[in-house]
Amino acid sequence: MQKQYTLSRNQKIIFDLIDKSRGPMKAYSILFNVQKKGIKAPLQVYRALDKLVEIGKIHKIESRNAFIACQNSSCQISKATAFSICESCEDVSEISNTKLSKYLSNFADSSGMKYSKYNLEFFGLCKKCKSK
Amino acid sequence: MQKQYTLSRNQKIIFDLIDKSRGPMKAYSILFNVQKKGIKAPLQVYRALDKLVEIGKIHKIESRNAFIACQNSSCQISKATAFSICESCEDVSEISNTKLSKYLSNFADSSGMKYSKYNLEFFGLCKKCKSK
DNA sequence: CATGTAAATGTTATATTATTACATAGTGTT
DNA sequence: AACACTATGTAATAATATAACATTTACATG
Ligand SMILES: [Zn+2]
Ligand SMILES: [Zn+2]
Ligand SMILES: [Zn+2]
Ligand SMILES: [Zn+2]
Repeated sequence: MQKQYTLSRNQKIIFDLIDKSRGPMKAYSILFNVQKKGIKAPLQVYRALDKLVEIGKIHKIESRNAFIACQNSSCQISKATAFSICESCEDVSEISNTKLSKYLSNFADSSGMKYSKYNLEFFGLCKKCKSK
Repeated sequence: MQKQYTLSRNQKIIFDLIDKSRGPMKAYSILFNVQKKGIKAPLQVYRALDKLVEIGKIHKIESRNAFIACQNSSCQISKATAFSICESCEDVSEISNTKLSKYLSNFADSSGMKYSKYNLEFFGLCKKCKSK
């Protein structure tokens, strides 16, 4: 479960936009979409994005430089994220799989490194694109 | 095992630089370092990087926009990559763990999506930084 | 060896993504 | 009120990546 947190004005505007969007959104596309609400500069967008990522309301899809609303309240504050990405239509969804997240959260190798966080991105073709 | 491939001049210059480097390198740092060898424009670097990634000689660390030489000949042509990243010293190493790669390569969820590729990045503190 | 073709290179300009620096304003606590 | 903390506004700039176009090289095949 996510800790409750009151979003500020800009954070709310930007979260609502991402949350309503059908796919991941890029920062400058977000900027374009919120200019009518008074958010005029990239930094205003990036600051809100940083905070939203920090509190786990959104995630960054690193391979796409894009942001998506968290679809999975159990991914503890952005510390354990997994996504499936269609390389054809660029559809992205968050994977919610207890076995996978347990496996990765408990993963340890010989390096002696303690992992506190991971991000996994799977690529392939979604059902739709596969059947084309 | 990687298929043999003859690197072109620019590809070789850039691969050698990355391979000798102690950590991941960023594109413009690469550019700066190879200017004395006649590679003058970003595009020349990015083209070589694209090809090197494609043939599996290097990998991109997506969360860092940086490139590292493959340390693991068995990661089939960049289709299955895993890294550990120290959030303090930014040290990166490629994880070579058969169980992990099998687990992920065979991963399937209910979405009906067939995954042909994945990239996993673990974050934490390395041994050195942990003991500071 | 001539010809075709795919891959690589060179060059300029430009697009996209992200941060620095500094000033101001709101929010909640003591 | 005084303080600390978070958020906002604004301008400038840094860092990352691609588009477009001309030319050259590598190399297979007739
Ligand atoms: Zn999530
Ligand atoms: Zn698709
Ligand atoms: Zn590798
Ligand atoms: Zn470290």
